[in-house]
Amino acid sequence: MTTFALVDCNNFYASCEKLFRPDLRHVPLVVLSNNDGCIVARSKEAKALGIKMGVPLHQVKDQLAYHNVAVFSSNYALYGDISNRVMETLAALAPAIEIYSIDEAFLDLTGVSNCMNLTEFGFQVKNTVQKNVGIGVGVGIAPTKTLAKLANHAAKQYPATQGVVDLTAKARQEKLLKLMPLKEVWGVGRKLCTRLQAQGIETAWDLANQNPKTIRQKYSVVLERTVRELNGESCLSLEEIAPPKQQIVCSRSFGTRITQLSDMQEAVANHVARGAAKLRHEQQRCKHISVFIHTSAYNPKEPHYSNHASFQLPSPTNDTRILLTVANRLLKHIWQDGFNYARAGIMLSDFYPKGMEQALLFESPSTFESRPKSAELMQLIDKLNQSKIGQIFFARQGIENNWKMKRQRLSPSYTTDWKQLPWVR
DNA sequence: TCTGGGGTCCTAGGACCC
DNA sequence: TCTGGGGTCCTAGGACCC
Repeated sequence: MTTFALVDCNNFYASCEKLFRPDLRHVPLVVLSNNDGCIVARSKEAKALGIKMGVPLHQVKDQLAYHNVAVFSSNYALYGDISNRVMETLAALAPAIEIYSIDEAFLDLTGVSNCMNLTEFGFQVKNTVQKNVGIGVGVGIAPTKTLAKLANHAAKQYPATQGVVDLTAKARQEKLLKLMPLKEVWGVGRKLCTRLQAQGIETAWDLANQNPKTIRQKYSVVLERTVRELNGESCLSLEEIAPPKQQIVCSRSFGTRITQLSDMQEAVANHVARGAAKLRHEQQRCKHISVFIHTSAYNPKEPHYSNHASFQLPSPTNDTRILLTVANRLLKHIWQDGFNYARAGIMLSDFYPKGMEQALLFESPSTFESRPKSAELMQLIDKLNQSKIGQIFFARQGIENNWKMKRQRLSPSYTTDWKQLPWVR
């Protein structure tokens, strides 16, 4: 029988911020989304104050000030580095690991129970991560991923568990499923929850007792799998190797609204440069690019405009210069004067790994693929930009970037920049 | 005034083929 | 008057996840 563990970091972004600020150890703390827009992470103390996930900052500003809550912009350089440390620690402890998100990993524990008590193993994982990295985690253990998720949720919700729940015993599964509301089940979102509740399905246990075939007919094959997984039948396996990406999206809201085409051209060029660098990092080339722009979705008084345009390249590329040219043309196509734009982005898709592209039948040394030394140049750019020597960029990306996102409360990159190492006095 | 960003998978429906 | 049936591929949109 299969056994999985789900290890999930507690309040991950908030915990990362506290790691280098012992003075904030017991202080309520929140982390903001990009552009300092909404609350995306809360420390335990902040949760206790009733600060909700996802609320816009401006709605709770007074409340935060009143309770002296520490507020941070999101610092992905820091979180990414701490995440790597957690994952390395987990990889050393378990037979196999699937990194599921920045703060979560599934472990394959099949067979581990032959030599060790699973709850004990869970505490070993928890204590090792705490000791090596300083981040608290919860551990849920069960025969399927969906049950492991639920076990993990229980580990966090019930202090008596001390952060580890072993759900391999059938009787414990039943007990927990009956306690868990439907919305806590992995794969049941808001829409499904409403539909299922209309059928009288209220708890995880109710869902587990549905007929899988009927669920497939009325809903989808995805929900059928969920039902089976809740019953201990493993349908989702551990994916140790991340499948190659199928698309790359780069988009941002602006710190201040954009009204001029020239500013928008800069912003889009920056997204393209980031996207192309990601593409090269994945060792892929893309044949499809699209550009989108839109005004704020939240202001009903302002005129609303949203549009996108895309282009199929004659042959796959990861050359920033080509993508910049195409993106700029697409942007001009959809640009309309007279709006306050809130957001723009680009999407790259239709990927071809190196060496897989189809040669052109009527090869013409046109503007597209006649770039000598393209690979060498891109490699050089990436190398420079990854080094700490300095950044180079294309003129179209602009210098001032007045529209740049707000990050007014950014913490230092303690672990990824020599100049920002924390001092111990 | 002020509301994130980046992904995946599945399905339905249309276009097209023979 | 009465106009098939079966298949593939692609895309857009919806749902979900963190």
